[in-house]
Amino acid sequence: MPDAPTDRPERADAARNRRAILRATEELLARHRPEQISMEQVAAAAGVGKGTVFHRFGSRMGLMEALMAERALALTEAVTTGPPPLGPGAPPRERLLAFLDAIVDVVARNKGLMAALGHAASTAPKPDVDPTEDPRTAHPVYGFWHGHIADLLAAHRPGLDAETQAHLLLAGLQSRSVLRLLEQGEGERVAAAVHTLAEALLTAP
Amino acid sequence: MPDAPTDRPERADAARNRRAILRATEELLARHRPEQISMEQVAAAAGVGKGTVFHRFGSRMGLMEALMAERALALTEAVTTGPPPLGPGAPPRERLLAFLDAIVDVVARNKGLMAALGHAASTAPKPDVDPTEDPRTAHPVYGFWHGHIADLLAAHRPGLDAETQAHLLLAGLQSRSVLRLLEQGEGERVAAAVHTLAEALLTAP
DNA sequence: ATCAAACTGGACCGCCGGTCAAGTTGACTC
DNA sequence: GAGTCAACTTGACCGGCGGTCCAGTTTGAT
Repeated sequence: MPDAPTDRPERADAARNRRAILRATEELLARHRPEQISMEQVAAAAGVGKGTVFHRFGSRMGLMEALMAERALALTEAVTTGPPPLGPGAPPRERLLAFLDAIVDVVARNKGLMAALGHAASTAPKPDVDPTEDPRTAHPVYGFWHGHIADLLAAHRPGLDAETQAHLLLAGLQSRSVLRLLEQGEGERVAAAVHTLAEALLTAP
Repeated sequence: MPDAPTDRPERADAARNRRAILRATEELLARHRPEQISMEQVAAAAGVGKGTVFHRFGSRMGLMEALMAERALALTEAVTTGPPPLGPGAPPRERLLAFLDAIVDVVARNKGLMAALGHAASTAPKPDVDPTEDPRTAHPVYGFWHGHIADLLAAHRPGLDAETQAHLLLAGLQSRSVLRLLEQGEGERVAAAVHTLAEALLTAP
């Protein structure tokens, strides 16, 4: 629905600024360590005021999430509507292995962003609202990945605690150590290890 | 070497304050979310000046590491000099499973601290010094755990990329999602899942 | 009693995430 | 083209934090 005249899509300058901010964030992320990128820097690099950044993305966390969602979009589409083995149609085992490979790939190409995301849960502006917050609300991309893995695991081996196993498999990609391996160009090694681990889980009793 | 008269062990008041600071940190960690505990609060709760905290521990990260090392000491000793299956003597497979159980236990009893540790790599005071920093230097407790797991894995299944697999197995314990499971009292579930995963890895091709 | 080194504490610095009120601009109507 | 108004932009501002610094205090050996 590109042209819906009634429901206020987005003003032209707003869209331009949103893109500029995301681009600037990408660029900073590529050049500097994520924890030393400030929102002021992002704003300056994008050529907008700091207030604009917060107006558009709400918080540091929101900005990182938006960027991550953009980066993960292709994978999301490949999984939901693309051809096998990633998309629907292939047997769960092959879909899972292909999906894990794809995730390692996305993460490897966005290590800085992953690190920044893991680092963005600071200085909570929320007054309270925190009875161990909802797993699905936090970080939509993670929610989608986790749900997909859990579904495939459950389909292939019903006896498993698929939810927890999915968390364990995904955990590697948030871990500092593994992110560091990826930074050192050991992406293939990590992919192979994840592969081995998943296959073991799918095969063994 | 508890009494070495020549090498300046530690002054009495310094030792007293160090303990007070660690105690205060524990207490704050137990009552508040880790990301909203400031060093000033720690100092105030310990009844010392902020300067003292930084003098003793160098930085937020150093404080958290020291506390973690203290909490992990019992496990370290059990592994190096205790009775099987944790200590030396049992076959690698049993040692590994016992060790993983023990780690989940330690982590479950120190979730706040784990979260704080993961969160402490901010505002790096280092001027530069950062060609993808040394894996072993960062967080001694992690280094020990990782090394032990890798050794046991390698002993039981020489074909494996034990280093990477050890990182993947440990990653779960730094992940927000799994930490949240532990907070919700699902410790047994996590332990069982880790167990299953490790057994699969040890058993399968 | 003396003294140097170790230790202490809190004022101070620079910076950061986030807010807000006032001004600006784009889109739509007539 | 003029008018209208809500969406949007902005940067000064706020509270607070991590970390530094050094004048003053304490310790323990001599």
